[in-house]
Amino acid sequence: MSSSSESSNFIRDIIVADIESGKHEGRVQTRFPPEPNGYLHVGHAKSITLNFGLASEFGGKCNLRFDDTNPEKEETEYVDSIIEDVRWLGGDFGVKPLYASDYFQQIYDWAVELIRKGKAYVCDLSAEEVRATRGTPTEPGIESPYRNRSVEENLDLFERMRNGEFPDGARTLRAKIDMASPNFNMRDPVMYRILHAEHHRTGNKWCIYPMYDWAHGQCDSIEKITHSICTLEFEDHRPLYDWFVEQLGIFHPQQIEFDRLSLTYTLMSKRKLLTLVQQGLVESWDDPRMPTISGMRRRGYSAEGLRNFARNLGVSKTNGITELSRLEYYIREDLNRTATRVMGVLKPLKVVLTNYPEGQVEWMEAVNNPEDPSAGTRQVPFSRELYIEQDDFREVPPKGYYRLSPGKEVRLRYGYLVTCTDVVKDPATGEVTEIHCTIDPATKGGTTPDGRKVKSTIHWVSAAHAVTATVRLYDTLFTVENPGQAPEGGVFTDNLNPKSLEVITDAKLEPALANAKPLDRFQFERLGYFCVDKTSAADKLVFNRTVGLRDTWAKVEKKG
RNA sequence: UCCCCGAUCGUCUAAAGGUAAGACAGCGGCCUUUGGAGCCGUGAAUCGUGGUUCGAAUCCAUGUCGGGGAGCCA
Repeated sequence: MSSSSESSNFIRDIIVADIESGKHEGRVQTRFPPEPNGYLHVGHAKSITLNFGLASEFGGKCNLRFDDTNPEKEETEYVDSIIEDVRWLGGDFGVKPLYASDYFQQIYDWAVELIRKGKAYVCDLSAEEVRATRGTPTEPGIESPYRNRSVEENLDLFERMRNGEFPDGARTLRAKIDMASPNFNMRDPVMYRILHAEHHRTGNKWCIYPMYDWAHGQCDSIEKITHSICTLEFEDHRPLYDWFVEQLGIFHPQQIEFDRLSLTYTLMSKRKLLTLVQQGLVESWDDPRMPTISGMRRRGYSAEGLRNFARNLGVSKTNGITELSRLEYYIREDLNRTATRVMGVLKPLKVVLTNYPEGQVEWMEAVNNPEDPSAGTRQVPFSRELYIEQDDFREVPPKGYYRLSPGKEVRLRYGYLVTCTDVVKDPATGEVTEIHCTIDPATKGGTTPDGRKVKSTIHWVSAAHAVTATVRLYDTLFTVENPGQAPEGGVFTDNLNPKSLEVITDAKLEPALANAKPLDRFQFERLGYFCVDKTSAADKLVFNRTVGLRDTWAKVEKKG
C-alpha cells in the first residue's frame, strides 16, 4: 500500500546491481535464520519483512531456517512459536521450514575435508587455555601446540570426538588460519565443540556441534542463498564466513550486514525478555506488553501495520533508536482503515434523560467504519438511562473543554443532542454520581435540522443493554527510553513501569460486543483500538487496548 | 591500546560531484455526528579542520564522537 512511496536502500541496490550484472543468473534467494532459543520480537519483524520482501520483489524465495546448532539453549516450543509468527507476518517459506541440523552430516563431511587439506586440526587445549592463548587486541595469539598434528592423527581424533570417546570440552576442532590476525575471529576459531546434549531434533545422534561461524555460511551455501543478510555485529565475522566457503570451493553467498532495530521504551534482548518471563514480571512471552510478535498480536497489532512499519523504517548501517511513536503511527494507520467502530464506556457515569419516556427503546443506526462504507451499519439501543465517560463531564469546565457540563449541550453520537440540567452528588464525598439531561426530540440520530452546531459529540451506552467487560489498558513496560541499560548500581528490571497495566473490570459496552471473539479488533470511538484477549469468553469479556487514538484534548489540557 | 563499522532536521531515512527531500514527532489552521481520520501550512539538519574541484553531505587526509570485537553463544 505505502510501498510505492518508499525509496531504495543499500541492500536492494546491491541486489539490483547483481541482477543487472548477471550474478547468480539473476536469481535472488534470501533466508531468515532465527535461533529457536526464545520468541521472535519486533526486531525480527524487520528482518522478516526485509528478507521475505526482497525475495518476493525480485521473484525469488526466502527460506525460514532454524539456526539450531546449540542444543543447550534451543527448544521445540520456540520452533513452534517462530513458525506461527513468521506465517502470521505473511512470510512465505514454502511448505516447511529448514534446519541447520538437517545439514549436520554435510557440515561434518566438510570439516573432514578441511582436515585433509591441512586447514583444520583437533586441539586439546581447554577453554581456559584457548582464551589465554588468543592474544589481545594489540598482541598476537600463541599457536596451539596441537596445531601441527598430522592429517591422519586429526582425522582419527575428530572421528573419535564424533563417536563420543571424549567428555565435553576435552577437545575442539579448530580452523588453521592466523593467530596473529587483528581480527580475533581469524585466530584459529573453534569449528566444533563436544557437547553430550540432547538436541531437539537430532536427539542423541551427535555429541559434537558446529559453531555458528562454521555452520552458518555452509548452510547458506547448501541452500544457494545469494544474499545472506544479517545484523551489524556479524561484520567482523564476514572474513571468516568468506574463508570457509573459499577453502571448500563451494557456492559463495554474499553476507551483507544492516542495522538491527532499536525502539524507545522497548527491550530487544532475548536474554532479558527471558528474564522478564522467568521472574514472572510479565505474564508470559505473549504478554501484550512484550515486544514479541506474539505479544503484539495478542495486544491487537495487525500484521499489515507491523509490516508497514518495518518496510518504512529504512535499512542502513547506522545504529539509531527509532521512536515508539513511529510504530504506533503505522498500527493506527492500519487499524483506522480496518477496525469496526463501536461505543464503549471505560469509566461509566450514569446519565438520566429526564424528558425521555421510561421503558422506551429506540434503535439508532450507527456507521461501522467511516473509512470503509462497505462495512455497513448496525443498530444501537438508546434509552432513558445511559452511561457516558466520566471524562466527558466536568462540573467546572476548564478553558477549552467543550464536552458536557451544567447548562451545556452536546451530541450523543447517533443519539440526540442533550443539555445537562442537574448534577447529583454523593452527599458524603461530594463526588458526582449521576447527571440529568434533557434531550431535544428534534435531533434524533444526532442530527440538527436547524443547522445548529454543537462543539462536542460524545459516546454513550444504554445502561439497560450494556454488557460489562474487563478492559486492560497498557502503558509502556518501561519508564525509560533505553530500558536495557540498568540504572547506576541497579538492574534493568528497575526500569519497569509500575503502571504498565491498568485493569478496568466494569467497562460498559454496546450489546453487539457480547459476541466478540478472541483477536477481534475494534475501535472504541474516541478512545482507541481494542482487541479481544485470548482468554475472553462470552460470559467474561476481556479486551486489551492496542493503542489509544491521538488525543489532542489531552495535549491541550496538559499544556494548561 | 589494536581491528572493523558508522556520523544528514528532535527521531528514522533520501539525495550515486550540481536547488539538502520525505516520514514520524512538534507547532498553526481548515474540516468533521469520533477533540479520531483527512486536508493545508510551518519551524527544524549535512560532526570539526584542512584539501581536491567551477562546484563537496557525497572524493581525499586528519581529528572528534558513537557502536561492535578477545564464547567451546548466535
